[in-house]
This record gives sequence, C-alpha cells and structure tokens, in this order.
Amino acid sequence: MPRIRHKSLDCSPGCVVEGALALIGGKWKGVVLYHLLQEEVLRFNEIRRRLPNVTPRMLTAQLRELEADGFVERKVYPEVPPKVEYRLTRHGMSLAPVIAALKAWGDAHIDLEARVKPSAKKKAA
Amino acid sequence: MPRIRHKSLDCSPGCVVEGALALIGGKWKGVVLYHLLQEEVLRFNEIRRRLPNVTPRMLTAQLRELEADGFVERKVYPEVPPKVEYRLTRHGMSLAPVIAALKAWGDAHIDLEARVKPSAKKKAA
DNA sequence: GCTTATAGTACCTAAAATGATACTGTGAAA
DNA sequence: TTTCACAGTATCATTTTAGGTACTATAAGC
Repeated sequence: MPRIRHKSLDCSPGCVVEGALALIGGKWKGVVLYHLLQEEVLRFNEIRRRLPNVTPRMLTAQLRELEADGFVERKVYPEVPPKVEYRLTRHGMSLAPVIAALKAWGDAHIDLEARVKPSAKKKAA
Repeated sequence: MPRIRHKSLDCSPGCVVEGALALIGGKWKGVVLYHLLQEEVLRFNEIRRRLPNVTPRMLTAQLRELEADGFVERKVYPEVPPKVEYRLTRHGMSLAPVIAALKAWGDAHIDLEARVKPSAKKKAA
C-alpha cells in the first residue's frame, strides 16, 4: 500500500482522509487491528496464525509501525521461550469506528470467493 | 500505499478489511473520493486543483483505477478543448460511511500542522 | 502569432513495500 | 537425542508505487 507521506499536507480538508489511510494502510495493518479489536490481547504467533500468508518479517514490520504510531502496545515478558503480548492502546481503540466501517463495507461489497479484485490487473497467464 | 493482492483471501473474517483498504488505498484515492462525495461532479483539472501535489500522471492512474473498480464514472464530452466529468457511481457512493469514518478520525487525531507522521521514518537530514 | 486551457500520454527514474528463505537461542516435551 | 515452539532477524530479490519532465491536439482569447 502506498504510504502517504507528502511533506506538506496542503490538500485540506480532504487530506486527513489520506493521512488516516496512510496510518492504517500497511498491507496487514487493517487485519491486525481488526483482530486486536476482537481479542484484546494476542501474542505474536497468535496473530500470525490468523494471517496465513504473512511472513514473520512482514508481521514484525507492521507491528512495529503500529507501535511507533501509538496504536499498539508491545509487552515483553522476560521468559524463555519468549512471550510477547500485543494489545491496542487507547489511541488504537479510537480506530474502532474506522475498522468497523471498513469491515461493514467489505462484508457487503467484497466477494471473498472472487479472489481477484478488478483493478488488480494481472496479465493473462 | 500497499496494494493488497493476496491470491487467496484466506484470512477471514478480518480480511475484508484488507480488501476494502486495498481498493481505496491508492495515494490519492481517498481524497478524490472525498471530494467527489462533496461535489457530485468534478472535471479532471478541478480535481487537480484540489490536490496541489498530484501530477497529472498520478491523477489519471488513480482515476482509472477507481473507474476500473466501479467507483467512479468517467463521462467524456466530444468537445474541443476536451471536457471530462467524473462522478461517483452508486457503488462509489456506498463508500460514504467509510470515507466519513476516516475523515472523522483524521479530524480528531491528525494534526495537520505537524506535517510528518511518526512512522514516516525519515533519516535526519 | 503567441499564449492559455483542456485532458491527458510517454518515458524514465527512484523509492517504497512486499516477499522468500534461512537462521538465531533457549527450554521443555517426545 | 531430536524436535518443537517462541519471537523474532538477516539477507536477498522482486514487485509496486510514486514522482519528474516533457509532450500532444485543438480552439479561443489577446
């Protein structure tokens, strides 16, 4: 997904829309937020199991960005084997209506069986 | 923004969230949709003027994708100089609650003066 | 005759974002 | 003793996305 990173956000008033999208627009951020909204607390591999196609590299990256943006909190237990819990911060929870709107729209308009979206132009194999 | 394009969307139920994000996650799609929701009809250069930093190349690309995804309708008038109108389709209008949620969240949580977002890691110049 | 506006296109490049694969150290379970 | 799970890293390559600049045709306005 395109990270939106204009130096100047001078496309007001609509640009907060872009700004919001930039924050949750990582390839897996939406689902991660969704699951954390559902489950309160999840460990790294618990999230991973819910996202069958994510690589640990990507999941780490997405979680770190969500953490940097203040949406999730990462709690490391000094145990062996390692134990790390992820949960939403208050700021992260404020995204609930956004995620809910996306979910509602998706449920109503996305056909999961048709696994390829129109604009995903793929050359005829 | 990362286009989401897994071959199999088997991360249900949360993955419609990703699916939805993939559709509106182009760098300028959010703002374009926002403005079209506000104004009903806009011509190419009218949109362009509302997005000070967009290049015609990018704007065309975003509009074409929105069109391919069935969100906007492109109406060409066979005139000279050219006249092309863009407006939302019914499908595009169904995104209204999503855009509204993004806008509301952004208005509440994004500081437009602080032009750089936390996760936009930029090396100290 | 020159400039402007319209709605783009073409070509090239740079910068992100994503992906594949292999690997780490430790303790417990088999 | 070998294997497993945990929570990641490291390294590499590929794919996408975005941006820059220049250019098109035509008619109207000056």
